[in-house]
Amino acid sequence: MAEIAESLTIGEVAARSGVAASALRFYEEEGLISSERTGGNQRRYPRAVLRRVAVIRAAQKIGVSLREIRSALDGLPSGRTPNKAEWARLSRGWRDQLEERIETLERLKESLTGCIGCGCLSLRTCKLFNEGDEIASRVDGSLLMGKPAPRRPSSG
Amino acid sequence: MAEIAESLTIGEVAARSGVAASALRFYEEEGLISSERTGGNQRRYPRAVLRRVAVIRAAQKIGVSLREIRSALDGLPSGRTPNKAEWARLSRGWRDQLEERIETLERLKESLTGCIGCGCLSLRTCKLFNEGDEIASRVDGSLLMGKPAPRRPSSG
DNA sequence: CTGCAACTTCAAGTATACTTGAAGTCAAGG
DNA sequence: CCTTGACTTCAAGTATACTTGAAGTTGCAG
Repeated sequence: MAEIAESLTIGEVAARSGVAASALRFYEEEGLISSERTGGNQRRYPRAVLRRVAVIRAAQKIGVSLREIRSALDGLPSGRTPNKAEWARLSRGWRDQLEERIETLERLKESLTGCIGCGCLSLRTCKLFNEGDEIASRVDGSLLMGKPAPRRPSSG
Repeated sequence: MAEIAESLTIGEVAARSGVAASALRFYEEEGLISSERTGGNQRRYPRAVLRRVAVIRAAQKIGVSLREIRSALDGLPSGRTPNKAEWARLSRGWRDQLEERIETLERLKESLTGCIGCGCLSLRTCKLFNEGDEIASRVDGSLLMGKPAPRRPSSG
């Protein structure tokens, strides 16, 4: 174990980032991170991969899918740490997504709160049940909870 | 097509609830709804199933998993519409869950907002990256986004 | 009674995000 | 050199929430 390595093995990245090696290989397959190989075909990562992985995990916490993260990351340099402007653009976009998500949930909460006392036993008057569809269709495009989008069959 | 049917076919329930017949069969397999059968083995649903399905969909929008919905619904009568008290208990519980979820996302948003200007290029000082773990572990038990809980391998 | 849409079951597929296992190779200490 | 842990690939498994397809049956209008 080198004290200050210029490149990291997958195990080292796993240990430092807290992300399993299998997940790192998966991220690489998915084009989220990249590595060089040794003569013996083992991965070696630049230190910048640590931040990239941290960004990936942070975005996931926010609810961004790997696909979306990859798109966002495609605009960033893979070999070096993103600069302030690059990071600002990324984080602003994700913050906005997060904001929308939160607002959707807030609306849902209000409906549900209203529902608690409303008797709610008439489907026709319940906000949650009736405005729900409206909310759902609005959410459809932006994916509410990583929930598998309810694609209905061809009959639509 | 009967004008006022006392029991509904799966197709009728699908049409009225907006939920695909395949999903209804799935819900039944999973114990979320139930049906009687005709002599010819076809499903016939009581009208109360419509509300039950509506409740299921509403809960899903909130981010409750089918497993949790089933648990909650197990406390309700399947043959009749839940009464006010029953519904209040259910909706209060889900609202509280939703509230927690929203709060987690709010914390995340604040971290991210702080991150936008922070330069964030030091992993050591970034709230999102560092408090993130703390948040993550708090979230771990309550499931943030329906995200597959990051079970790490035995090396932990 | 016939014909067809709607129903039935069961297995397999889809998407996301990984993990696990098998079988084999590499790197480095002793 | 040898051992051993870390690494490699690839296929298959896990969990959630369904959909799709195949092959066969039912219900009801005509």
